[in-house]
Amino acid sequence: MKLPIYGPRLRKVARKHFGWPGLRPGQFKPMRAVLRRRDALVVLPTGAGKSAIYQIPAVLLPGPTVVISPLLALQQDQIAALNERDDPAVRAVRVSSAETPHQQREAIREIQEGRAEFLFITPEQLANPERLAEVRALRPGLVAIDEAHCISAWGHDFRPEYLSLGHLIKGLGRPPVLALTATASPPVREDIIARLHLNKPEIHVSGLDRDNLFLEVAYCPDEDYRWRRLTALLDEASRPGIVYVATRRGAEELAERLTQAGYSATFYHGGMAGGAREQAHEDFLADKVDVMVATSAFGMGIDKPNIRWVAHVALPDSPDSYFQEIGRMGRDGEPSRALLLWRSEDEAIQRFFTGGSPEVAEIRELAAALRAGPATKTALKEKTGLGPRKLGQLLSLLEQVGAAVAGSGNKWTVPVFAPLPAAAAEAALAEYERQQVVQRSRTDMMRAYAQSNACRSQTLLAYFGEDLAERCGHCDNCADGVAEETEEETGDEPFAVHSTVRHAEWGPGMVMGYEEDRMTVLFEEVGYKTLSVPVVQEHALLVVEKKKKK
DNA sequence: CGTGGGGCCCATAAGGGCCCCACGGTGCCTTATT
Repeated sequence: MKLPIYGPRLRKVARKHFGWPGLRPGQFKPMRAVLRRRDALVVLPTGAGKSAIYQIPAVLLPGPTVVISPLLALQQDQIAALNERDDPAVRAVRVSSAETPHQQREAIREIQEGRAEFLFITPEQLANPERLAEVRALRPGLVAIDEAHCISAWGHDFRPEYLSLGHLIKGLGRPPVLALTATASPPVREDIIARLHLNKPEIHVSGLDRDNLFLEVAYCPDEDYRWRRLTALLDEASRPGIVYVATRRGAEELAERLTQAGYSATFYHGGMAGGAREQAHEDFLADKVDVMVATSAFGMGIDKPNIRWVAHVALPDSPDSYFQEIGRMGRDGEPSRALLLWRSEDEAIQRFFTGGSPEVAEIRELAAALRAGPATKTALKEKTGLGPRKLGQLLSLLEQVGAAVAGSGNKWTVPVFAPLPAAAAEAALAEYERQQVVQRSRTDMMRAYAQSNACRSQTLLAYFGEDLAERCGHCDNCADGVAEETEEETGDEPFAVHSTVRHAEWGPGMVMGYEEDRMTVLFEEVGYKTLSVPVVQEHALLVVEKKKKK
């Protein structure tokens, strides 16, 4: 039997159609999975050539490639990069609200006639049944989900269409699916796989430990101290860099203060008018400004190789977000610094953001309204008086507890064995609260990272389910020798890292790591918990769990 | 949950202290109006 040889073909396409001399580490295996028409999930940090993983195989596979990507600005950049080649084999088009109906028709026609290979689109577009049918008719050979962590980060409330991607891809005729992201902790991976309905996906994780990044944390008792630490960094480090803050106003005020103090700074957040926002982004990319003060709006798809440091004047909501944000620096491989300047007060705003619960009554009313027969979101909105975002959120919760299902013609119905409205509302609320608890536990893990005396890279990578055998040597705790002492203090490890255990109250969970006499366990129902190893042993709190049944 | 701004109090006047309240992230999309 002749085995297909993929390497030479992939390298040839890389050279001929993209002008790349060869493949980079971490690219080959997932590309091979795509060519074998396997579903795959790829976790590869920024700058390691994630896009190439779908772009190169796409040229070899029959049919166009649908690229699902979250931000129009990001799509724009990616399309421009592809079209620079002026090669129909890699030409990209887009269908979005930024195109006129005429432009949209033309884009579809280009794909139909083989004049373009890549169709960039948002989940929201695909949620429109007419659009879905139109794209299905193109007979795509591959679906690539860029920034796949958005499914988990945004799908549950902010952009609910992300949660429907599994159904939508089925509606496209279910070609192979490739999900790509720079970060995904184990529960996020599970979420992506479940939501996209990936079929026995190959999972490729690589390059999480980036040794040109120096990780430091400083606890700041007050704002004054924090300001001094920040300006000290600005004075020492080369430019440019990013300062992350928690609020829009905070971004504007800090940029102003830095400017007053003589630094070249500007700000960026989601509340700015389109033009100003674009301008700030461009100025930073073109090195016209040294310091970008921004909320989490700034970052995805920032393709700038020479970012020398990332400072947080805030506590990020999770290690997931933190890793994303610091991952944007040092793409050129040069030394870069991540400095987390945090105060315990910073946690308040994160708690606020993950606060608030829907009312049982409104969920019940929605569940009851669904029983009146298939209805579109618009019809449900009128019937229940819920706002569009709230409606999307509640529908997705009801879907998750089996009390709602998206049917044909964009209409929602009740599945055959659905619980009654009262029970459905209770279950939906419980599901919502479970998600909140898990999210809060992520913030707990972020604080644990900030307070850790162990090697920062080991701590962070353990969170992502990766085992770093040696201390990294590129973090503050390694540099001051604290990490070494901490490692010595770590005694018994009664359960293997990554083994599954069970707690009487919290159910099954996975051991993520040990530090000093504490252990971190990720529970399916309650998220991350830090437990004292002596207490666990003394009271036999955890038992080894048999293989998970699915 | 914490911060910051507005308003009030006191009463040598000015500014310090106090309470109360609003506010706080991430982006698609559509539609009406200039």
